[in-house]
Amino acid sequence: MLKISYIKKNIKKLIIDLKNRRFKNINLLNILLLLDKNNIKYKIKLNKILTIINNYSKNFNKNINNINKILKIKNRKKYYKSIIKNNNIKINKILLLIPNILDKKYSNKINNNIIYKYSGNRRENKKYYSYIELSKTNDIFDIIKSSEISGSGFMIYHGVGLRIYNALVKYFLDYNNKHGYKEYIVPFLVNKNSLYGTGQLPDKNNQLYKIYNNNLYLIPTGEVPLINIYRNKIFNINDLPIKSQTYTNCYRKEAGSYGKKVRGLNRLHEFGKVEIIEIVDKNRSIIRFKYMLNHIKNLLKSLGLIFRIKILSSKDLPNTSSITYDFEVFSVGQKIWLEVSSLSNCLEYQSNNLNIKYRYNNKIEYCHTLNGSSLSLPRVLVAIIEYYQFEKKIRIPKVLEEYY
RNA sequence: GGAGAGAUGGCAGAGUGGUUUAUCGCGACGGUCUUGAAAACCGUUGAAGAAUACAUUUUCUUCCGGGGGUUCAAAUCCCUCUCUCUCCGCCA
Repeated sequence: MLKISYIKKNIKKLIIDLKNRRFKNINLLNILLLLDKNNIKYKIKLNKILTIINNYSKNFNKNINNINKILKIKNRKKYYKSIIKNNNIKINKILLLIPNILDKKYSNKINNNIIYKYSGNRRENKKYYSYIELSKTNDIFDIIKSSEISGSGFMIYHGVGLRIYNALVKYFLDYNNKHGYKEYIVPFLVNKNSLYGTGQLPDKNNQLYKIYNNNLYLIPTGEVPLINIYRNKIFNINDLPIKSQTYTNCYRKEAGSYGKKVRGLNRLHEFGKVEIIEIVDKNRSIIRFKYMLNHIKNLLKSLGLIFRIKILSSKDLPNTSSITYDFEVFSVGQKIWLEVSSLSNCLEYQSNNLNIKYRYNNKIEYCHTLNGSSLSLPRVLVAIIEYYQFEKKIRIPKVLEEYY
């Protein structure tokens, strides 16, 4: 979340940003400022009372006679404290709902502009079958059995499909590792605090699976545990950027999704994803963001697939993000674009919650956090199966051969 | 699941109701010495909020795992929650 002090300083920009995001309750800002003003008023009153009590205690032996006066004051202390506490609860609730400020690119209107397009490395001009069609003659997956076991939105992989899937995981991890992203295996179940920390709560509450008997949630993305590793950490600026990656399953309810485009492998409740994150100092966050953009772009290029990069319009941005690029591969069999990565710069929004800081010239600043997929598995699998098909058989990209 | 111990600043670690304004140490920063560095010696040392003043001052308050309570006064006593460690039990 944003800090209240930050909001007060940047209130004009924030109002414009919220309008660009089509944020419904801009009035919340007024309530917030009012609560804060009120709170400061009572904090001053409380401070005065505490000073009196402290002074009295210091000279306790000298003035035993005035004790009744102090006892009266103590009641007011309790009263002010409760007001301040209630205000703080209200303020925090509102702060959690206020989205991040926008990158300056959004000062002009942006409507999901495509900023880059790659047309793939093959030109064979033939009929492309969809991955579902191909699965009839190839050993790829079993959606009938998986829905018997778990319902729709789950998948069983086997045969060629499984081998490509595994090869992709290893290739992605290797590729990221070669570029300095340290790999972690992290928990797939996390507590509430972690989700508030990275901003999935309260915003995405209805998309999360909750384990009710012990208050844990299935992670919607590896970003959650991966960034939470660095909670309450103060880095030396020379140790930044921190670069990490993790391969996890991701769990999403996908409430409200329906139709042909979201069937089968296109949209699952449970899917594998390799996630990369960087924790950086604020002066390098733009540069690191560009680096990650290129990193993912080159990874997709190496697979030879048709893909494009979009800058998300301000009204589609996640609350935590100040700027987001989506990477979409083209499914040549279905003739649709599939999102396989989403790269965001969260600035201080997450590190405010998680208390991730760095030391620089004896000053302590909040880090910026960046995250992106590198990459999401089922959709890349679809794109590869369809794009590399040859007479209803499946081939694989060259880069995957050593992993296959 | 049973029993016990614990959580203190960047790290380490004292402190069981009142000079605690949180000791000492390490680290970090500054200085002296030096051609430079090291060593040695000297000094400084966290976070948040507010008032006041403004080329940057003075003052107040809060923070010892989280929350609540007792007291004129709480790191210290009480309640509660979370987490960690040790032993036992159970089980991959």
